[in-house]
Amino acid sequence: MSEKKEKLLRVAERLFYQNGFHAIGLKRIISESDIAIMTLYNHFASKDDLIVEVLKRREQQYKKYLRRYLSDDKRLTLLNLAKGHADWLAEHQQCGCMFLRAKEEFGSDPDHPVVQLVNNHKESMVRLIQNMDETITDEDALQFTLLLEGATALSETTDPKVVGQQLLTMTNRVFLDS
Amino acid sequence: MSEKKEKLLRVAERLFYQNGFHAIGLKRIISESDIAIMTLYNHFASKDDLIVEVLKRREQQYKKYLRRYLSDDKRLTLLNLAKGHADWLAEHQQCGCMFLRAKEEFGSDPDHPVVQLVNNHKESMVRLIQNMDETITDEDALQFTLLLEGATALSETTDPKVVGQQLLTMTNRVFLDS
DNA sequence: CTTTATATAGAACGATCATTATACTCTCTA
DNA sequence: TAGAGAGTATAATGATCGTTCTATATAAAG
Repeated sequence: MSEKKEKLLRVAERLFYQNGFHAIGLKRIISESDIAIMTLYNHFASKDDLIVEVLKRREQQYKKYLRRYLSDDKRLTLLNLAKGHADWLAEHQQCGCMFLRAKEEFGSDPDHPVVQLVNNHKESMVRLIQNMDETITDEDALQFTLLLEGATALSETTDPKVVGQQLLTMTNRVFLDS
Repeated sequence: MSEKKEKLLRVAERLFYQNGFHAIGLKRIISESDIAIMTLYNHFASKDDLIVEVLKRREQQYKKYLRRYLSDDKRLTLLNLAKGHADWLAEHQQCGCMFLRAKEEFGSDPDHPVVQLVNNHKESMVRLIQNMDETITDEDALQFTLLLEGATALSETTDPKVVGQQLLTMTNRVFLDS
């Protein structure tokens, strides 16, 4: 991976996340990257392609981040996953779920690569939760996903550390209480 | 309120919600409204002003919708509020929370009227929950808000009726169990 | 009958958008 | 030393953006 390409992906991720995909033009991205426009088009076929690669990259980072929190006990696993998500929210900015935002901005076209990528990512997250433990029901996975999404959204208007604490409390209450 | 102005607000709300605020141009709005561009500018000072009025309108509609579900018992109240939110999700499209989306698209400028409107709306929702009953703690309100936001977000990738059912289940589990 | 308000169509504004073409400068390598 | 590969700068493309101007039409109210 070229050094320039990686810098483009890094800058684009930040700008897209903080401002939205339609709101940010390529000019702003290359300007803040100190990289020529032709270099961008040498690495990416189009703006849409850049967006897709930014999202692929973010998906990898998020899942890699979560994997560090997993253990093999169901209770600890769900709780650790919640802890991982809470820490992720606190570490990164608080502008919501980048994947849902991408789907929202391109959702009018269900065939758009961005939308398909987001759908696949969200499905894979539910599978990840289900596959952690055979005692986790479909209902469990759905409810836990609701908690994660809720924490992400709430972090847009409330201190992520506080939200993260509530996420852990609720995970305990919903899944681990007698 | 002029008939034309109302139609503009209705069409703009739908288009903005389904596509995003930056993705939709005024041309598309006036085209689908069958209303001249100068008529739009006769009723709204700018695109931003139109967006603000669309959000004000939606806030009124949402709160009016919720108010029909409220009762005076704490248990029933929180549960009814959840029921109201679930029905709202099922009735309207599934493109997330329009207010958070607006904040996300204009969030780079904290002084932007859209951002302030959204912040005020979200604060007012927490207050609405707290003021329903003096036994509702700040923590309760935060956790319940997390459930509402989670249900809204999850409805972007999962059938809102199923999500609404889970929202009710979790509201019971978190707030009403022994 | 005249005024006033409201809506219309259509062109024009300057700015910005994503994308492409052209031409130049490096640096490594064969 | 010749050539390839990668990056740069700049301009141009055609489209669309929000906004404004002009001029006209309609209809109610004085």
